[in-house]
Amino acid sequence: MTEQKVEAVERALLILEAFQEGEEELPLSTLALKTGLYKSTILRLCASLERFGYLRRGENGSFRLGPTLWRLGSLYRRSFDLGEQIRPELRRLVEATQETASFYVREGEERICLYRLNSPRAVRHHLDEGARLPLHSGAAGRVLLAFDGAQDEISQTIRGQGFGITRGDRDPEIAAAAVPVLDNRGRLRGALSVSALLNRFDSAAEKRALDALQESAERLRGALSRD
Amino acid sequence: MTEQKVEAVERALLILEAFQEGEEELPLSTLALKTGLYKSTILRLCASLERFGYLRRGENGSFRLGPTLWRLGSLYRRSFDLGEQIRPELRRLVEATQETASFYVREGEERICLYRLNSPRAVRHHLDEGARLPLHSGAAGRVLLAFDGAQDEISQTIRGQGFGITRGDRDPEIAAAAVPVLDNRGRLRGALSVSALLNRFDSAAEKRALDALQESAERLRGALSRD
DNA sequence: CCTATCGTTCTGTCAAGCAGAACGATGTTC
DNA sequence: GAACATCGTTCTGCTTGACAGAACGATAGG
Repeated sequence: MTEQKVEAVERALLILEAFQEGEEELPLSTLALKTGLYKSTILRLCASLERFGYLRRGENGSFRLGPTLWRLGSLYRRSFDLGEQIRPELRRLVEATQETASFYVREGEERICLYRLNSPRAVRHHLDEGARLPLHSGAAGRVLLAFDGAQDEISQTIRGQGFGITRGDRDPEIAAAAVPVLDNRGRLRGALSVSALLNRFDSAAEKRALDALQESAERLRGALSRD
Repeated sequence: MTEQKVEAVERALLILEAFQEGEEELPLSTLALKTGLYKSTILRLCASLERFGYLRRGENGSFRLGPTLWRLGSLYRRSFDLGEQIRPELRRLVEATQETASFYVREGEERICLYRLNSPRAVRHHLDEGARLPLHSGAAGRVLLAFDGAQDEISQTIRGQGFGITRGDRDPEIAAAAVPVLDNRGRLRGALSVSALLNRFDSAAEKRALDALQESAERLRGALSRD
């Protein structure tokens, strides 16, 4: 069938898409510029978005994202039923490796960063929770593919060794190691990864990362159950 | 002026409102029941929501919340520009008190829980990030009001003593202590709180919570700057 | 004072969106 | 195995929701 849609809804969502990192507030005219919508259209759409808490309007007329997004976003993350053990494991990983640690889940052909703890070092691979990244690149992406049934040669290798390591795959300056997180029934729940600048990821660092990752995944396996 | 709205947009947002804790997936017929919308209407609206990543559709036709909510929700939280110091302070608070620690911000006449770390105890005041709570009750709500300009007598008392304590205010079985978090310019950025079951919040526990809260707020004051 | 730009209001036009029936598929009960 | 119930899907006539975009008042800048 022909792809259905509701134009007005997509216009409203276009407005929400206009907000990006570092742009906390957007005035009406900037929204018009970014979305290509008429100001009168934006005002109508924003009235509805505001009523449901997706936007807030300041006294100066500027718009910013509203708390409903945080509420539903948190609900989304909790829908993965991961309990409260992920973050302590990320902390252990950061302590063991001094690098950034993250947890991803697969969503279609993307991976979503649900949890992350950045390295305390000033020069680091910075990453934000909420980030959407490709599945077919980066250690975590490849691990998610491999443990979710992919049959290509790389996936078979990753499954065989139980982890993935990439250097300069998704980002030319970043190296990463990742392991799958399975629950007590052996089902894939996500991927843990440690990422670092390439020049810091020598073989000793690699071993340290893998050891820590595997220990964390093992503990998580015990903690994650689905009745 | 008359309140503007876009009906189709509000219908779409109604669909997103249908999702609640513990209901990861909702089939079409349940959405129809919960929203009062016709199934054909829901399918059209959901096609647009899905296209923008607000919903995912499983192979069995059931809907669940999508990753865009997590991405925008994370963006919303980061728009408060709180850096990465909140969570370590929450951890310190939980370690010092063995109770649940949270951080709230004010949004209009509500407070939003941006960060929380639940107590490790089995019997505890459980709370989820993303929760929206009233401003006029609970220690954290009263502290936010007091340090954001409220002139009533309770607010003046709280400002004078620099913290708020409630027992059985919002929830009859819960006690809470809260302090304001100000930045290095003295502006209110949020409220830190510790909450516990009433019967565990004797005067020794109260003192322990307040001491830990004030230390955390002091460290956060040094860490939060806004140029 | 003039000009530019912002946000706000208004309304005629038209096609977007809805209601809701009909249908096929699947599951349940007897 | 048949009948029934419930699910999700498709289709279309009709109504009104939503838009485009002009006009306006307020504010800022030169």
